[in-house]
Amino acid sequence: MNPKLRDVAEHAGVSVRTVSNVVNQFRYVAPATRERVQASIDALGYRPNMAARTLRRGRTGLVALVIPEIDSPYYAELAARTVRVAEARGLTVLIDQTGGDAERETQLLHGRRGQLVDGVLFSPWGVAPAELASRTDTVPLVLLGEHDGTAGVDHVVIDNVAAAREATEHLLARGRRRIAAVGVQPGSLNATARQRLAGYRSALAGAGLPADPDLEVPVRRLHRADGHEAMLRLLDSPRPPDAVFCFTDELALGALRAAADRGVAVPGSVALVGFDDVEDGRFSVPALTTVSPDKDRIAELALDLLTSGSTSPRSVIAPHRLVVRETG
Amino acid sequence: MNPKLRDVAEHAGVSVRTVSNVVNQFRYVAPATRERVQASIDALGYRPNMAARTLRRGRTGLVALVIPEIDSPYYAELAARTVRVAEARGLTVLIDQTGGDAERETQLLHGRRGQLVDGVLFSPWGVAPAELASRTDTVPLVLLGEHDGTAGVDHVVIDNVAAAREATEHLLARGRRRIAAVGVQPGSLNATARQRLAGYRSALAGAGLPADPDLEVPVRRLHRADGHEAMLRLLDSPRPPDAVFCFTDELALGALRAAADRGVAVPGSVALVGFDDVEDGRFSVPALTTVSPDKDRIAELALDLLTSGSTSPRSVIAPHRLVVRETG
DNA sequence: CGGCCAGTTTGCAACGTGGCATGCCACGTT
DNA sequence: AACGTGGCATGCCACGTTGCAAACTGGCCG
Repeated sequence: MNPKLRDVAEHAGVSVRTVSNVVNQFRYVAPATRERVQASIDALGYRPNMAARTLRRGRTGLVALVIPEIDSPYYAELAARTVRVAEARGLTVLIDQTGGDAERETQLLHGRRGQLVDGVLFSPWGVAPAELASRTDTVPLVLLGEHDGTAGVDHVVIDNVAAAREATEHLLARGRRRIAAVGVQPGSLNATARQRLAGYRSALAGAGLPADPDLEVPVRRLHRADGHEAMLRLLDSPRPPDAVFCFTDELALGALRAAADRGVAVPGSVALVGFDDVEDGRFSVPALTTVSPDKDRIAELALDLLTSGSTSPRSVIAPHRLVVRETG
Repeated sequence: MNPKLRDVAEHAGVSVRTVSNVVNQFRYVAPATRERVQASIDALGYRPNMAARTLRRGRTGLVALVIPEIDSPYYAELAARTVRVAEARGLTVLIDQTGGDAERETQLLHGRRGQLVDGVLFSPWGVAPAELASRTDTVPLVLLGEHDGTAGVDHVVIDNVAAAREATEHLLARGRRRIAAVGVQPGSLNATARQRLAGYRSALAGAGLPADPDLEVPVRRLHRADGHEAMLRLLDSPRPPDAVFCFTDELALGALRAAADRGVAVPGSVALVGFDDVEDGRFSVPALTTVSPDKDRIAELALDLLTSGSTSPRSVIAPHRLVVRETG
């Protein structure tokens, strides 16, 4: 059995309470006492029992990060930053993968975690806004990336509509006229995809171009394989596009590979813009032009909201910028 | 305040203990009672308090995954699988990033987590074997990937020496004679890099080729940027190699980009083999030839070891295979 | 010389849960 | 009718910690 406060107290010849005071850096402990207790702590190898501490204090120091999948580079990069920021604030991050499954998302939203965590950072995929509204769990929640039907929940977002519009306008400015959008999520409640589609359409409309349904390509998931498949379809179609705006870098990297498979020059014949600015895109050949959300800021803002303890739901917008590299 | 057993008990008109019995699926509860209690649970939205449960049971259901960084694709993919396997066994994974810092590794090794976790999956970077041996913490530990100086700790590994030899032999079989190794970690205690170097050398020796120090390229970290830099140096050297074996796919992807920067054809002028088989390498142009460790198996074996509760330290070897794609 | 205060140490109680042992009831058996 | 048995429900306690408030110490001021 691990040593507990009582063991240390006996060893040092003081009360349990005094040992606790030493462990918790309480101000009024005589230096001599502190030293003696510390020696006993080291000698016995005492470590505070988190369960007991949590039970007493009412806080666990744990934060759940709920994301579709940790091995998607955008989420991996976001998770890395979240873990770092959280640690700086004395919090530990616990990962929940939903696989983009709405059912699982709903479960986690309604506190399947019991009192295990002090807060939840939730990056929703397809959960219904109604589910958010009907939440009875009292654990603080911050949404990452959802914005439609803000049902009284804290949000950290980037301006997806503006970002998508900028990306599309960039392609228009380079003289592209037949611009496809890859990443549409039909029948899904995914708000992010909807917003990026809206931004894309808005840019086209601004340039006086009609929306062409054939150029709005749906995909099942947002992975490289989906982008690959979608791009092949586009390139093999009767009237292939001269540019493609992908809703994620992963899609774009798959599309890039598809262009290579078909011997289509990028950006010569087809320009390509992604979204997320993941590390892979900086080293691809050619390097990916992409929308870069400020992930550090997102992680910071999210934890700010989570720990601020305010009741009024707030919506915070993190900055983004277009990073022009080689694909378009 | 969240409802507790007592609140549910009052609401249902039974004892606290009976509610507990319902929650824990105890056998002898009359169907009618069970139903009534369940109704109260639902009505009040009761969730068991993990801290109290943990304190009482002595187990937390948490497992720490200690890795250098979650946003490195290999670790991201490993983490994704670990989280999935753990969940299937009723465990939750908590991520600790060491950044490859030996000091942080040592801390975590010596139980900085208190009694927070039931076990630790540890993917060491540069921690000294002596630190492993001097561990006093009683929390079960499984090492992922370390093998030198096995100081009485459970291991899950792949045969790095054999894998590296196979990769190098593959290049030799394709007629390459001047093969560089990128990823050497001088002055680091990193065992993995040492083993891959050993396998590389062994293959060269087997082909009767001398080891050329100029071809064993050290890098600071194992990221794309490091591979990029190392490859540029190799290509700009007086006698560039005709093949490069990178110790990770990330290094290889950086090297691939460097070859493109210098207009060097891959695999025409320089062949390239990576290690890890991460998703990115399947879609790169050209697609990466690589050593593929069975990550699913690694995650399963690691959790098997962790939960088996045996005392005798065991070493388990997960399978790997060479996946030949386009770069070599 | 008494009282007060800052500094220091301590005992008690409670956080919410599950193990244990026991009580209780109805029914069937001897 | 007494007894045993299986099904069901319950009370008490401890898990290891910290908040609270009280208690003790010595020094210094009035």
